[in-house]
Amino acid sequence: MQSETKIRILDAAEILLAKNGLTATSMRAITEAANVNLAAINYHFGSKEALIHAVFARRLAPVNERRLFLLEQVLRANPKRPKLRGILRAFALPILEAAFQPTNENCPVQLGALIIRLYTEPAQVVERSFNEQMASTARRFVNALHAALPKLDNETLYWRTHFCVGCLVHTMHARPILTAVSNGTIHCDDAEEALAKMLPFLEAGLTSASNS
Amino acid sequence: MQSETKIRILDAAEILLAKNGLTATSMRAITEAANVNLAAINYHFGSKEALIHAVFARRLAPVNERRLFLLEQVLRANPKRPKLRGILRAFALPILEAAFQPTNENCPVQLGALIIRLYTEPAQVVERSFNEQMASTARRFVNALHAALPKLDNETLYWRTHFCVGCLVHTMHARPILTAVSNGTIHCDDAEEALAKMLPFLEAGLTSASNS
DNA sequence: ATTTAGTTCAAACGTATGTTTCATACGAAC
DNA sequence: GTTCGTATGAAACATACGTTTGAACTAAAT
Repeated sequence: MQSETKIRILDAAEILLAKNGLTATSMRAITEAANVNLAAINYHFGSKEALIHAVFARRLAPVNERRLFLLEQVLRANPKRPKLRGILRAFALPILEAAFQPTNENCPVQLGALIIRLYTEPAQVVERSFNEQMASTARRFVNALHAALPKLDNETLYWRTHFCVGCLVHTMHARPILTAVSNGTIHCDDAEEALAKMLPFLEAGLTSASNS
Repeated sequence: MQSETKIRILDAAEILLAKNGLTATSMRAITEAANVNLAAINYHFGSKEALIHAVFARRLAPVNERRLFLLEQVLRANPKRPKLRGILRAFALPILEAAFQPTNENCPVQLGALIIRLYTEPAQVVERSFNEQMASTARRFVNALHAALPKLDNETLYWRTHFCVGCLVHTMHARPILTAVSNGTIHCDDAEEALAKMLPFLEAGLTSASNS
């Protein structure tokens, strides 16, 4: 069973790691925010790096489980030619919901700001987390997209998948910028709303003629 | 006139800042890589933060100048209804070229890894850099897109602009991931090639029906 | 009541950080 | 040749870092 101290550390850590970055967040800041002793991180997790790994795993594992569950439903409905919209939805919805979940004691952080650390922090710190949590899921979705878009050559497919991930990641972590650029008119805080804006954009991009 | 020491510091700093992040890069690491004395950064720039600001300004100022120059050409050609493709090209090409410029002594860093720091590092460190270098340029382009896509409501326009920025930023800084996910088949190292893949995707996304 | 395993605590460890100091070296101007 | 503003150098400043230690505490088991 998870001790309460362990959970308090994870909760405090993910907020600070998301807000300030991995290297800029000190163990003293985490333990003070969690109201636990400084030594508790090393006692319960072994090291700062192991704590970071645990923070990512706790949030990303259920997201990717749900992604693959939804993907399987889409594939089962149309095994030969799965529906593009369904694949995109299966990929985006779980992580958007997790990212936009309102702050509370069970999910005290906006996930987007945490995810982006996987792409930007010094490789060695997050490589293990990224490979364990993201790589295999990504491959499954690329295969599904290939089945849904059989006319697309592999190279273009990879490029466009990459663009889709870019839209998704940027939307999750850079929402304040969307608000700022729109002069405060847009406050994005609902996963379904973001999805409704995103899916037509991605689907049109994926299906457009590749040489236009 | 820029002293040679100052330039050596800027060159070394941007490589390390891009690779390891802002807070994880120490002044000792920078000055050792630049072969200058530790005190040189504080002497020439005043502080580590001022150096970071100078690093961003040196690379982003010319990029945004060129963006606005290209945009003006596009607007002058069709003032009432500027061409969408031209606007997107004016926005993406200068920064992609800068990002994909091969390593040499004049541009020793891949810009993409540096840019992403503007979006991810603790706000207070980069806020000034972001506002000075990016905000006004972004507004000019949103206005141009509005002229090119008059049927699009403001909210959808802002969302889709946001998606475009996401594609662009992610493509610049996460190229290794594109290579990895494609099992090494794609090595993206040419701005025109990336642009050729990206523009149809973005244009189709921007012009798609907003309620499909 | 005593033992025991698990947990928390204050304090210290050694190292690294950004910054400052002050002496020295360099070149051009007079 | 001396002076003077600029630049560099080695060393120290105070602070912060991740980690380790060993004693104190807790609560269930004997």
